[in-house]
Amino acid sequence: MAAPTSSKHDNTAPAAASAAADPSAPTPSAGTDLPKQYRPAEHEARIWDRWSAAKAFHADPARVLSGEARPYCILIPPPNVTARLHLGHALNNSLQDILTRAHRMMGFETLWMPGTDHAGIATQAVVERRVMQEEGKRRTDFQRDEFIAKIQAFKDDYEAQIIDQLQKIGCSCDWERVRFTMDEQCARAVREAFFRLFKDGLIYRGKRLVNWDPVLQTAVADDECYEAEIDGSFYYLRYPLVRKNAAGSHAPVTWNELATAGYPGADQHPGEEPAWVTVATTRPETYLGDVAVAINPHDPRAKSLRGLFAELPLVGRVIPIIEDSYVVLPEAYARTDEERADPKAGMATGYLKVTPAHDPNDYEIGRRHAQTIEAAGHPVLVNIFAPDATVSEKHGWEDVGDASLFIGMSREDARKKVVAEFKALGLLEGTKPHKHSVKHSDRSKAVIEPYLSDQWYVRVTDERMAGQANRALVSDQRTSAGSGSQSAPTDNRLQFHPARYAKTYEQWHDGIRDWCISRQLWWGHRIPVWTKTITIDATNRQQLVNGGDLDFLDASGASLFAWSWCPGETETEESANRLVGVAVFRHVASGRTFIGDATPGGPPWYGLPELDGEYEVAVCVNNAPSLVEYLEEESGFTQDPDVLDTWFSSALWPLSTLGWPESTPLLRAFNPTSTLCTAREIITLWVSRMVMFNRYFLPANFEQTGDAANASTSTTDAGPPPFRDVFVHAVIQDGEGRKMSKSLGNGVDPLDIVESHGADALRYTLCNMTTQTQDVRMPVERDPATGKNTSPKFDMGRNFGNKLWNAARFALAILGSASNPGSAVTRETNLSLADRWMLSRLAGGVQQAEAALREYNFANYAQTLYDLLWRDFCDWYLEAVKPTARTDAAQQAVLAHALETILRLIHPVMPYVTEAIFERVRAIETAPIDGITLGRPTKDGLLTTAGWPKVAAAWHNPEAEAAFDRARALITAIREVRAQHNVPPKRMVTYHPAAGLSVTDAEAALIRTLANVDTISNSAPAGPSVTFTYNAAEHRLSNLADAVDASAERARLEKLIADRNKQIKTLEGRLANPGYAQKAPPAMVEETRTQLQQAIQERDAANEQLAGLGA
RNA sequence: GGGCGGGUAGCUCAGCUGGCUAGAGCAUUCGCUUUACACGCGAAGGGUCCCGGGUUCGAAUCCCGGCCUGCCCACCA
Repeated sequence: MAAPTSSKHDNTAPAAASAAADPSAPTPSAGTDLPKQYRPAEHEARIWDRWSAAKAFHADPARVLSGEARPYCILIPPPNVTARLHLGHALNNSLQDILTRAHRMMGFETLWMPGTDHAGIATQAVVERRVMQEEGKRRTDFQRDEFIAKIQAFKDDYEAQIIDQLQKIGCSCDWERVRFTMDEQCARAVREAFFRLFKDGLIYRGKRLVNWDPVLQTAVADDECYEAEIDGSFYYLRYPLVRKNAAGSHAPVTWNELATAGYPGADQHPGEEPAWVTVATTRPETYLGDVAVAINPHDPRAKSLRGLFAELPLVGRVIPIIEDSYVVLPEAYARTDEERADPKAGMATGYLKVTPAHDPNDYEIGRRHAQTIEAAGHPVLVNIFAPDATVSEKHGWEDVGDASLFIGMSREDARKKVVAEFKALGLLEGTKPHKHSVKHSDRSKAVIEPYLSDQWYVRVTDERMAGQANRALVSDQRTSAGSGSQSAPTDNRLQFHPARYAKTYEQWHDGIRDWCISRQLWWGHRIPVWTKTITIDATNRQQLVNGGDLDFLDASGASLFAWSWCPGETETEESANRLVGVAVFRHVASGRTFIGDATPGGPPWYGLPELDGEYEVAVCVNNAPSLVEYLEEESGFTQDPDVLDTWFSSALWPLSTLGWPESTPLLRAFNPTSTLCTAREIITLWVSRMVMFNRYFLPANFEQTGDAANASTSTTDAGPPPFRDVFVHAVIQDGEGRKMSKSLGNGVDPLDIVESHGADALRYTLCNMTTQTQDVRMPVERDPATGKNTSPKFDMGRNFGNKLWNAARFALAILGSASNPGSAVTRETNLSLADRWMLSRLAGGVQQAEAALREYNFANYAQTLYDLLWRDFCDWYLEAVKPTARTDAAQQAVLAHALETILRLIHPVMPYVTEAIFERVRAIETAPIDGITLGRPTKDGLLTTAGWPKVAAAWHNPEAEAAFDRARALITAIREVRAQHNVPPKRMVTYHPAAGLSVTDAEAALIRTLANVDTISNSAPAGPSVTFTYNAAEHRLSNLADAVDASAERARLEKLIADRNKQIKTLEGRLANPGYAQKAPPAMVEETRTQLQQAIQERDAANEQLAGLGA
């Protein structure tokens, strides 16, 4: 494991021994030799080395499987190897580390699995850009292997940087288990998963419309696109109407005929023959691929057009008029206000050109009307573009006709030319300017072309996928899909925090579409499918049925490769386990196969005995190099050139990192994992898919048996979701609410903060910011000295760490000189009020911290620590015990236990400074305290593996807290008077309690120490004095100064009177309300009366004093 | 178009299963070289809780409407 100081990652090399790592090294006994400031740089690397040497973060599945320890596991969301980590990663990983460290201390066998993601398209694009800049070469100037090697080198570099960053931040991952989504273990899981899905009919190949990037010439996912507003136009194109006659020829249609058929407004076109329909489009060039014109069945014109066709100008294709309710009615025919309000209604003509090969909606319409369209004599899908988005007749367009003049043109040129041609033909009805947003590719910035292309899909619409993903939700987060009065089915096993994100997750599955998993890239997992086109006829059919020349035997004669020409067919368990290859046939000539690929819910069926003609055989191979060799070298098969979508391997992360498909101890011990920490944009892309895959690939009883080998995917009973909790944290923005990004220059490198403030400060500040909202803002400033971005917010974390350091320094100075530990402290021990109060606060603090962590309320956790350490321990407890701590053994025990409890509570968020302090604290010996268990260090004297503090509820002490609060309020009141009168801090004053009020000894001790009072006197002051009001009684201070400053006193009293008057008015108003006394709880009314009485008393007293001053 | 957030002190944020004089950190002002800490200590000032209605004895908190702002998803003839 590498120390954070090293920039190189090496997860196998033993850590260098350092002096500090030796637990037997002499430990300084007191804190007095410590510097006044905690300097992170002096400790972090050294402490990291100690953790490494002790293998403190290494998880042992055996302890879980033997029942010795309960498991706690977090899988890191693997960062992309495209760039160094930013502040968002620092937040994400700090939170994971807090959870990890807390659970490790609580005694769970804790695994935080680290790793990185190959990030397919993103990484390839970054490297392509870099190679272009540095060498002036394109990807295609290299061999595939050559270029992949370049990406690999880039990945190695950034992976090392990322791991270095994570380690310097203090992430307590199991660094001996670093995974990479493309390493051999993950690759094996990918092939296995692909194979099983393929075999089960959940992976299929089909021609589909994808977002095509014509520059990169690859399909890109929706999330790899962005929308940009462009100024375009609506073009209104006329298509002449024709009628087919019996001979198969066609003839123009006249307006007269339409009028006769009842077409409204047909008489508006005298002499304008032949009749036409007008379509509106923003993309006139796609008319070349039109296969129908659609009209809404409720359009009054529809009826009279039945049986008619339109003829595409130049192309000459005769296309049917079809009726589909998808078409928006034009304003004139809208039936309801809602329809009229549709913005499209204003633009629409009521006729929609249908271009299934180039528009996703038209694709769906084409599916619905495939029969009608094909009956008209042409395929449903007419693809008019080459992969570079130039007009081409070579990719699925045959009836070019007179449209050959467009061939070879770019989309943009073709658009102009089409418009010009329509105009020349008198068929351009008009144009209207139109602003609309257009999809662009993130990577190349090119306009996305919906493009017909061969792609691999996962049938996530299957109940076994999306259905089981939703079913995993806990019942109170499951809302949709409950049919009738039935609530939605649920397995009660997956919970989102905050709960609202369950809705995002659920709705995503409700509207999910099949997942396109192929990418035309080089960087990624190759699709494990080998294809070859063969002709099947009567001669070889029987051979194939018998296994034919594809039947492959291993050396022992056992069949390694079995046909499964019916994917989804149930095999026996035995044959399924032996299966290393599965083949699917696709009829090359049949266009219908591509569009209507399956009966709903079922896999495509190809009855082998009926096969006849040219087929593409696709063989999916599962981890069988010998079969690959056979296919490639003896049978002439070639591997699919595409790679898988990055998210395919990410979706397997909970499986692959733990060793699946092997039934490893790690998998059995830690899957399902405990918590997934992530950002919300990834709920659909990643969380959903991990759940689907984990549930699909692990057997239903996995949680009980922990046995992945018995996985049976033929059942609808699903395995466990891969985690119990999904915590979705806020996104960090800059001070203006913008995303942090390189291009905006508002990014902050976490290591810059580690350098300037220390890792603990970074972590604490981020933790403190993590509320339950969606976004948090981090104002960014450029440090003029270093030129690096930073934020003043991190000072808070640094200050907090420093406070802890100094509190410990002080406590150690006291405790280090103690000699007699004394006997155990119990509830019978005579403790000071401050001690009893502190123990009570500790009991409460532990409880609050645990609750905050349990609820993933990180800001509350940080705030609890802050208040406990700074407000309670430092401001009040340490100040209170200063006079007595050196001599009171029981108090020393409380002091030591308080410090150590707080240290342990803070350790998960500030691991370095707490560990550094612990090096000294652990040497302190005091009496034990009954009911406080700190747990002893278990590994090399490290805090990081030491126990989580337990403070018995018996130490919770409301009376002590109330008494302490009273004293504290009085002290604050005295301090206020002192400040008002500019009494020097060191000056000891005399306090005269209000008449009839007795101060307990315990309170008196606190007042003396904390308010610099030397005498508490029940007699009237002899010299000059001031009166102050506290708790509705008048108290006096004397000895403030030689003379009392009357003007300060007057100012103070005037303000007090004003405040009280305001308060009196409010309270009187409340009581004057007749409903209040009647309806509010009596105790509350009583309280209000008391408050009013007190306020009046205090005001009157102040008035009196003011009058006295005036004299 | 559907969904989800946010709008509270100059800034960043708590509080919002209704009821303490609406809080914290930073910033500001005043006073402190108090022997743990000036990355500190003590004190102070600072708020139409976005706007308008409603429910209620009582609203920052609940309901309705509006304005501003951010994110996710879908769609775009």
